[in-house]
Amino acid sequence: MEVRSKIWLSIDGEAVFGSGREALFKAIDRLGSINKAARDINISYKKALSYIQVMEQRLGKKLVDRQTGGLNGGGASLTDDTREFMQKYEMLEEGVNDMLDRKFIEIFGNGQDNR
Amino acid sequence: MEVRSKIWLSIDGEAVFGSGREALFKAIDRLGSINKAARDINISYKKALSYIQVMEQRLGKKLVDRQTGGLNGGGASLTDDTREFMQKYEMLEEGVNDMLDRKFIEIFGNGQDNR
DNA sequence: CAGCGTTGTGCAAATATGTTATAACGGTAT
DNA sequence: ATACCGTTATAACATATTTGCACAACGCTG
Repeated sequence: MEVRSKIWLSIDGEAVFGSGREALFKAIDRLGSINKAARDINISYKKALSYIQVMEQRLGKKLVDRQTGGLNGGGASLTDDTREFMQKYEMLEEGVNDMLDRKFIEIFGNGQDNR
Repeated sequence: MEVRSKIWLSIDGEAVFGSGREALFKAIDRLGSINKAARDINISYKKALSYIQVMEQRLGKKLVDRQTGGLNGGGASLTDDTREFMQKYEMLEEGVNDMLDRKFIEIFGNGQDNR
């Protein structure tokens, strides 16, 4: 048995950023394309686009520059706002997992007798 | 914008306990019935039962004693294993939200300029 | 100016979730 | 005895949500 956790940011109770979106943004940054990024992290293109659109609307900021047509058919890249956002999110997440793992072993023990 | 979190326990990657199940168990303990408990926390009876069944199967333990027929038509009550489990889970959860709130303000500031 | 791979959208299919109906059960009051 | 009651549990059905596929528009490239 293991402990797992998820941290996300929301506005008016609606999620705008979490580990799923972070993975998407990282993949976009690496691959330069929403399409390739979505395939890389095993979500549909539609879902990826929806993530971006909802978040941009809720934050009122452009997060992913998209270009249709052109070199390589187009592509996508992150704005500076997005990179800053991701950095802050990582700071927030940092330490929480380690703390939880320590607490888990402290409370449940690290044996396999809990299943 | 606010930070939110969720902690859960899983076995082989499949969730077996989290805040949803905890709320259900507390309601069962209070109301003595899966049916009433499910209505109380606004989930379907089917989902409530599924929570219990999956968790019992994965843990290999009886978590909720169920009686069909009899006084008041039957009912449900928690086993000692379940109470112990809930107690440990609460210990695990304790402090995490406060720590996150502090970190959030520290990183994002408490102003309203992040939306 | 045709070709390429992308963004973005519409529609059908599939999957997940929620709702309702119903049977079996066993104390209780009649 | 026996009808009644509210529960557990399952099945059948209905509704939401997600996914898959097709396709148009785009703009650089050869």
